[in-house]
Amino acid sequence: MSSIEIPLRQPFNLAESLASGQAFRWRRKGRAFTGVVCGHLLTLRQQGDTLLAASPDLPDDALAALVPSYFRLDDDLSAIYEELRQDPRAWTAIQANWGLRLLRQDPWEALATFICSSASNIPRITRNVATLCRRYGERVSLNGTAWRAFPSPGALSDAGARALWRAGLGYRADYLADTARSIASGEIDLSALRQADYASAKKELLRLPGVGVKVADCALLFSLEKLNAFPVDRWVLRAVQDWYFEGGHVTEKQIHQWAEERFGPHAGYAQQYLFHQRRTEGRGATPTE
DNA sequence: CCACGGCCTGATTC
DNA sequence: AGAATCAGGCCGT
Repeated sequence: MSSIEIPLRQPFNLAESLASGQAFRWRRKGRAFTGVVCGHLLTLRQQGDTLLAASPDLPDDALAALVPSYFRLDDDLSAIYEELRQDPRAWTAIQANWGLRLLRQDPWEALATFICSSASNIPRITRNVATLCRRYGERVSLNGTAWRAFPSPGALSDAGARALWRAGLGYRADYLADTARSIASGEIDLSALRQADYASAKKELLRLPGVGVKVADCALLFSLEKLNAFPVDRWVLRAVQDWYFEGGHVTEKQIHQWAEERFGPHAGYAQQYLFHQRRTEGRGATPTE
């Protein structure tokens, strides 16, 4: 068991970041959060400008590398705030959710969970993912509660579509099983997409069943280093319509074009703040309708 | 390129 | 109460 203290020199809000709909496996007990990151059990707690991290199986140095990477502490969030500040709506959302970080997740876990997310809701997604881990994930810790890692592509591929269906995934079971098989067979190398540019990485992901534009953008933003990705889900669609287009009709394609021009290389951060703002405060700033 | 309907499921609404 | 509706979409037409 190792534990470390990480000094926080930038805006950082642990609870906001872990509950912002990017990851679905964190469990809160008081002020502490426990979850599994890249196969390692972690417990985290924020005390002001210090992040306390503990892990039963990682040495100190590995823990000191993993946690800052997961929370993207290498991103200069203050500088990104300054960029986005010129947009009043984005700035409002930032102020209301100060310290919310994008997470750097495992690519397979991010892709798989967002395949599970389609036309679903957070409680159900959380439950589905928990079931998958319980049934097909490798045991992570020996003491106390039996935590499980997110199942590998091979494990879900071997399980098969019928079993995933019985795990409660509904029609997403076929998509997930087929995509797991493609990844397990090496047909597509997710890690390699980290180095690829946004357009070609997205094109690769779109070949996979169950992966459309929105799911691909989530995987690109939350795990594949594409901070310009701007996932458009129902919440973001409504937020952009109401806050930037006076409630008028806008297609998803138009939004992507618009986001690129308006927010540039860090559009993904803008998206995350607008998304979270919309979810937590409703339409808020729109008086009419 | 855009619009539309179907799709597992479960919670909420009318 | 039982039928719509909606939920962090994708896919085929």
